[in-house]
Amino acid sequence: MTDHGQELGLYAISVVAQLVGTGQQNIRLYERRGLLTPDRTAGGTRQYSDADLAVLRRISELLAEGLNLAGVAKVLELEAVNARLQGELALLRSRRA
DNA sequence: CTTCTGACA
DNA sequence: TGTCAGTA
Repeated sequence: MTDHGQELGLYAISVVAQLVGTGQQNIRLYERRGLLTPDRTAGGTRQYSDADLAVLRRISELLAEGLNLAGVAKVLELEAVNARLQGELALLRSRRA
């Protein structure tokens, strides 16, 4: 079996831009606005994980729904805490069982 | 690959 | 305001 679930692939900004269907400049703008924080190489090149790729796809959806970047940032922030809380709740349930 | 700048709707 | 093109 090869990799399942969280893949550990790293992509350059040119490939993620093509996968998501947007320009490289936009992705850099998203990062500047705090929507993303991809890893950087020692040389300063951005390396996008599959999690980052999923976030970028989410950003595209939200933008298409009419949100601006500030709204997208809020949604992503709330979704992040929601995911953390759900994980915490699941852990509490398993311990009580 | 990076940054910055300007034009467009 | 977000996107896109060109530049250094």
